[in-house]
Amino acid sequence: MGLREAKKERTREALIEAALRLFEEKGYERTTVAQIAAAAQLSTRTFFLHFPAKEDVLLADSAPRVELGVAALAERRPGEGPARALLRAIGAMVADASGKDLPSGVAAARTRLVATEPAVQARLLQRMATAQTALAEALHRAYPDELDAVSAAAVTGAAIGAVSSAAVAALRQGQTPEQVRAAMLRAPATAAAHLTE
Amino acid sequence: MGLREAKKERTREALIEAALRLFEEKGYERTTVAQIAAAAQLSTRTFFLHFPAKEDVLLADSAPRVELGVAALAERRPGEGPARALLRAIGAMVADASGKDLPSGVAAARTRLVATEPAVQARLLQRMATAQTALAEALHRAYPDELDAVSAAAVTGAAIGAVSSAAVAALRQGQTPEQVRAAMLRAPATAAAHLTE
DNA sequence: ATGTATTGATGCACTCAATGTAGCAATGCA
DNA sequence: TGCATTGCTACATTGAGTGCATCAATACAT
Repeated sequence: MGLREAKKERTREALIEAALRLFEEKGYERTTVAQIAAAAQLSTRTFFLHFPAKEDVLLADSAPRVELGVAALAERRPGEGPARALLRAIGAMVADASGKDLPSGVAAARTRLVATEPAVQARLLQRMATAQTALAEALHRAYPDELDAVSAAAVTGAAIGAVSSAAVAALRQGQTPEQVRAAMLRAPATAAAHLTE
Repeated sequence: MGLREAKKERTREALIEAALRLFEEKGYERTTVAQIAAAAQLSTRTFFLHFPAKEDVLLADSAPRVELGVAALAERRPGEGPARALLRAIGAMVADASGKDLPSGVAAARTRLVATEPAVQARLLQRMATAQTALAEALHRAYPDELDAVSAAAVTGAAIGAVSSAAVAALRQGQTPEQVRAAMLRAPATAAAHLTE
């Protein structure tokens, strides 16, 4: 990596760090982008050079995760049905998400902010929606004979809906990250069992 | 209804109508709130007296729909399991949604805008998320012995995820409203069947 | 009917997120 | 060393959204 990219990466991380610190101190709404930039010794304009919107400073690393899932679906294994493939893809994404241990309470702080701030929540939901349609299309491509486009969407929506909804519920109950992860992995089976009865 | 409320309702509808017309003419982004208010012969400030944000002028009537679903769940029928109850609730909400025939292409225009404009989409997703947790909690309350909170969330998330995802997919394929409705009602069963296999 | 309290609409001033543009300076590369 | 790239900056501007004081019409009580 050249010196240029390295510097760019450093300013990006300086912005993220400053933002998280200020959000903790004064709350999300009460922190302005100008203040974040100033705390990182940068101009306001620079912030928007790195992030399309204020919310995105909190959702910095979700794009690559989606490609991981799509890739997992593309690599269709012999004898593996669509459901198993989808669950494997979701499992890979969940593992990737819980794999990166951020320093101390950063992850917790981020979770709290996502849960609390409507603007951040909205942006995350939007990203999940596009990710979901990408996964559904990948699933349809991998199993064109077994699943038409609408069915693929239904299955994908159900699986992801179960997982994310279970995650939120588990988090609300104050469960540990490990318990939350377990609940997410259990969710599709639980949901399917009840829905077919 | 008093004269006061009637007038308020009329200005509200004038705003909605003006907004939809302008959005059609010039596009969502290129229409400002000031222009909407002016077209309805009202002040900009008045717009925000009726809608918390620009997007909400397009999502004017979704709150009551949720209460419909929650009510359907509260009214627990003897011998009816949680899955059936949930599907009944969703069915009621879908029926209510497709029941109100808005004049001519208004519904279509709204669907198109929701599908196209990220800001509107984000707000809708946010509303659906809160609706979903409300439904999950109602389901948990109705069946406290069969479903713990996390399982209730998983089932609800799966069902709603399947329905909405199928709806989006069907709409993308240019299916007729009737076909879309059918796809939505089929979705949970389809998803469950594949996920349990 | 008259006085009083609500309340919907307005104007004004303001904050803040976000964008366009042009310029500067450090880096990469020939 | 010279040239192109590009990350950062300053400045100006738009548009969403809020707080506040005010006006006028409606509701309501006596």
